[in-house]
Amino acid sequence: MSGRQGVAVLRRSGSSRTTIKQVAGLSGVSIKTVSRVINGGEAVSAETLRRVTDAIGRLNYRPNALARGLVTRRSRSIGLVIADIVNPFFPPLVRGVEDTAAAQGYNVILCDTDEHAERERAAVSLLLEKQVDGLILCASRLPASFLREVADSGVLMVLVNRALHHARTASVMVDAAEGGRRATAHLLDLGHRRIGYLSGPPSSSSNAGRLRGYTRALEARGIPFSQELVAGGAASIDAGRKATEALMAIGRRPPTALFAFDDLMAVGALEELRRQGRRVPQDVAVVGFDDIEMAAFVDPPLTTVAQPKADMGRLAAARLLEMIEGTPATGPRVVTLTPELVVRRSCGKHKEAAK
Amino acid sequence: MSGRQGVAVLRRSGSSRTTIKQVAGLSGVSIKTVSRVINGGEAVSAETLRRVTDAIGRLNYRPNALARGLVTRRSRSIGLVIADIVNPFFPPLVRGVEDTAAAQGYNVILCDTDEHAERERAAVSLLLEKQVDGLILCASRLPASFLREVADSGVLMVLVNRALHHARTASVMVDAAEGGRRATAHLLDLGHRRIGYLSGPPSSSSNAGRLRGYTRALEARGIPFSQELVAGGAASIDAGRKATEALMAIGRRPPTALFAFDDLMAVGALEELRRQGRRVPQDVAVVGFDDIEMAAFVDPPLTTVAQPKADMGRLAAARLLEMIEGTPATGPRVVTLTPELVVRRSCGKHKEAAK
DNA sequence: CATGTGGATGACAACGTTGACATCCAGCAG
DNA sequence: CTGCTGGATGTCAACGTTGTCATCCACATG
Repeated sequence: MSGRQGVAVLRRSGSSRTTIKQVAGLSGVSIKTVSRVINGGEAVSAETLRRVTDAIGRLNYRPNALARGLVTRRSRSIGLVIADIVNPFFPPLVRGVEDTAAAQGYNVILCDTDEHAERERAAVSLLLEKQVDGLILCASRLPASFLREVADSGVLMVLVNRALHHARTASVMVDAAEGGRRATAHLLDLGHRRIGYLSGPPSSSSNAGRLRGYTRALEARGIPFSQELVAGGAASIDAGRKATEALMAIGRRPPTALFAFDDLMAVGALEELRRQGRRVPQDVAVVGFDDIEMAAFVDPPLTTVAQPKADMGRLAAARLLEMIEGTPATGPRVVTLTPELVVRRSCGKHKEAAK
Repeated sequence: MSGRQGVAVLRRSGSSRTTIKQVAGLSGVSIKTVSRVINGGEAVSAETLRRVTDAIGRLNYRPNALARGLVTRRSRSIGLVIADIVNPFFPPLVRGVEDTAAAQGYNVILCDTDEHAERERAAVSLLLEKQVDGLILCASRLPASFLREVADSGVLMVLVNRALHHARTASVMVDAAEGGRRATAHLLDLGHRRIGYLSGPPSSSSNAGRLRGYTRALEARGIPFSQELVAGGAASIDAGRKATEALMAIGRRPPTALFAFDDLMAVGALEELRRQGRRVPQDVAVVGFDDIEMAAFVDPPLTTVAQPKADMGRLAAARLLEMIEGTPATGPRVVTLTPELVVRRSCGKHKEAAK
């Protein structure tokens, strides 16, 4: 009676995990031989293999990755740092990373930062303590000096939508400026001349790029950039709503078209315009960025600049794994993808141009 | 020249990570004292504290979590297994888990299964090898016998939307049947009598529950369940489209309302109905399930049964951490939340009822 | 003055695995 | 028969921490 209780207590949580030693005992070989069986590659006699495999099954043994990692100095985990998994831009990217990693036996440790540099720094620290074999940082907010320091200390990194010149760092980028240019040029082609920009987080280099493309497209047609037509500050539906409200309140000549930092903001714009009784695209045209799944289903379906999100994730992971495994690189250290404009129904000819 | 190269080669990837021993050397104390400083709690003289802290900073030392985990038998990581991060149901849940875990210094290792039991089993195995302190399994497809075996071996688990009677396992559930009942009753109240069900993955217990609620609501009004009005088989927009096509093709009397397993399928239904030139809600009413973000923005905005996704994630993580840390449980081992019907515009009075 | 007492520190053995190296034996060439 | 080769196995020391148990010292107590 009390004996049974004793066992129950002993086993509380961790229970006595079975170790390689027990497997060795049961199969009558040394732990090294068990290790050989587990890892394969080294020669083991058929009979021994059978006995060990059998014992492993019987004991339901699982190698301890911590111990293994300690001696091999490899954890077979990678760290993935993103702003916010709830932002629909990220899930396909995460999925791309996960699939690629899992296919090679790696795990992904995920961290959200909410766009805060401080949380990002903490995440990187924690991940390094966990001895991840490499890091994928999306739209990092961290100063280049910090990133360089991390890379200098021997950490392998792939940056998404950010560049850093360093031997141990690669990048997967989408040409934000070109995307911004295309979106804006499309609106200009439709006759719009007063085009507002719904700005994302100011700390974001993607935001800077998209804004640059917007400005360039404007200037290429001889239209000067006007700060008055820029509002916003965060990548969310609500921020889009508010920024739209601000821009449409410009007394004399409110914009006839809006280019949003991302689709969430564009959806916010759609909402706000509807609330104001303005029709899209007849009264105001809207273009987004990212092509999140929702973009095709809102009312009206959103014209937007598509980023190949899953591909970006896959590419980033593949490159990182190459670096980790020491496979000779199969491509340049910085891959830049060009985003495509997806035309749906949220843009139309501007009334004045139609004359 | 060649010397420099030599160093570069030596440092290749892992570089010489700094260890507690080096910190001890630089600060002139034993490694144990450094350990005390790192972990706090034990008394250390002010002077020693200063010197050690200083050395840690100078060497940019980071404790090795693998080594620590090996001796403490705790990894401060938890495993989170979900079907597919791209399904918008999951991100808020993941976020809830992540936030709660991060707040207590835990990391989350994420695995997608694509609803395949086999991939789920592999994920659980891998996570256990990584010595996670606990597991959160969402809508597990694994046989109860397997789960029980895992739990028996000492693993702490929290199941989301699945029950398992076991001392080391807790559950966070949403009452799927009640949700299905409410959705269906709402349609019945509006006068609909031919209500189709767009079925999700057959292996899903949530699907079974929602279907049960649908059947019950029907029968409570004396309407017999008809297999003919059920179609589908996967939780995706495309599956929703196809299932809708199938149901609307029922020659004599196609349904006047559709209740979808989830919002993705409902969105597919909206698409298909639009394609067929049927108006929603005038010709066909549609109700979804989950209340994903997109639901409020599609055309027309979707009436749906809301699951408190982030709360579910937070609850699950909080419960798991309690179990890990051995804090006396603050609530029942099975929490069941009741989903709420969110009425938007995709349902309307049925024409015949309006007479 | 002898004796606790408790704060600050260190030595050393784990933790579970793999890598380097040693050993053993059978078979085969000379 | 000798000596080699190489396949199959084992021994032992890492890996970087923390826990257990000393040790040492200063200071208060009786």
